[in-house]
Amino acid sequence: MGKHDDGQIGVVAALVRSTFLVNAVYAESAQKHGLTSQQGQLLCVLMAQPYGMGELSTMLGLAKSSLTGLVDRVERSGLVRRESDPQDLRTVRIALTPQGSRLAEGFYEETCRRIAQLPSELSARDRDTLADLLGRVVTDNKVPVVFIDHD
Amino acid sequence: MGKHDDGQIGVVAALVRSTFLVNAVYAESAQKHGLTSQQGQLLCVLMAQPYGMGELSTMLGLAKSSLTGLVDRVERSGLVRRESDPQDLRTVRIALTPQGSRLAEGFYEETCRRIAQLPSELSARDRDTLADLLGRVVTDNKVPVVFIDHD
DNA sequence: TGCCGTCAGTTCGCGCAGCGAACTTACGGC
DNA sequence: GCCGTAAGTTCGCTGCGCGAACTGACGGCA
Repeated sequence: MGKHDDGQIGVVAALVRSTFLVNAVYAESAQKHGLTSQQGQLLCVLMAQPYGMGELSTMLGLAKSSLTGLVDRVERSGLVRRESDPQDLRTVRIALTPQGSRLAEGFYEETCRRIAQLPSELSARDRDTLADLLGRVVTDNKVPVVFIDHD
Repeated sequence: MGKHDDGQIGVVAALVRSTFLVNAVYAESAQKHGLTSQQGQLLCVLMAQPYGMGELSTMLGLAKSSLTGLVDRVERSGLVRRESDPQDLRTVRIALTPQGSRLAEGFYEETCRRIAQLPSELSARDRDTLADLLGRVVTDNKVPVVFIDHD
C-alpha cells in the first residue's frame, strides 16, 4: 500500500481507480444502447442462460425486491420475459426475448471493444499478465460470472 | 479477448469482474460508515483538498446538478461545508468539516484494508506487478484522482 | 386429507442518485 | 453601464436499492 519510491501507485489505489474507469466506460456504453449499467449487467448475465429471480439476486448481489423492479423495467422495454415453470408455479425464469438478445449482443460487443482499449498501451505480453493476475484475484474472491468470455 | 487454451480469463472479463468486486467492497465499506458509495467517494476526493462544484463535477464525471444534491445530503450530515470565496462570490469551495475529516479517514482506512485483502492470495511480487500494470492503465486513460495513495 | 413451515416472488414506501432545462447571481470586457 | 459568460441551484423526472410485509405454491407429516 502507498506510493513506491519510483512514484508507482499502490495496488489499492490502482484497483479503485481502474474500477472507477471501467464503471464509467460500462455506463457510457450502456447509455449508447439505451440502457443503464444495471440493465446492461442483467442482460449480460442472461446471455449465458435464463435464471430465476433468486439466482439473479445472488449473482448480482441485490435484494430480491430490488430485482423485481429492475426486471420490471427491462421487461417493459421488451428485452426480457418472465417464463413460468409448470413444475413449480412459485418460480419464474427470466429469459431474453429475441430483441433483448440482439441488444445484449450489441451492448456486449461494444463494451468489450471499449474495455479492450483501456489497456491498449500495454504490450500483448503485459496484457496477458494483467489478465492472469486480475483473473486470479477474481477467482480467489469468488466473483460471480457477471461478464463472460466468448471465444 | 476470450478464453485462452489454459482456461485463463480474458483481460476484458477480468477487468469487468474485478470492477464488480471492488464496487461491492467499496459499497459495503461505505455502508458500514453510514455512507453511500458516492458519498464515500466525495469524501475521499475532498481528503486531498477542498474543491469547487465545477471541479468536483469534472473529477467525478457527474452533471453539476447531480453534484448539488450529493453535496446537499453530505452537508446535511455535517460532513462537509460550503465555503464562499470572497474573491468570486459565484464560486463555492466544498471542504470537509472536522467530523467529516474523521469519518473520511475511517472510511478510507477501512476501505484500503478491505481492498488490500482482495489480492492477498497473490505473492508480493505479483501484487507489485499488478499495481504497476493497473497503474499504467489508469494513468494512460487519465483517470482523475478519486482515490489517493498515502505513504 | 388437511395443516403448516418454508420458499419464491411481489408490493409498498422510503431515500439516494443522476440527468437536462431553466433560472439566478456574479464576474469581466468593452 | 451593458452584455455575454461562467458557477451553482432549482425543478421535475426516472431509475436504483433496501427492508418489511404480504401472497401464493410446495412439500412434509400426521
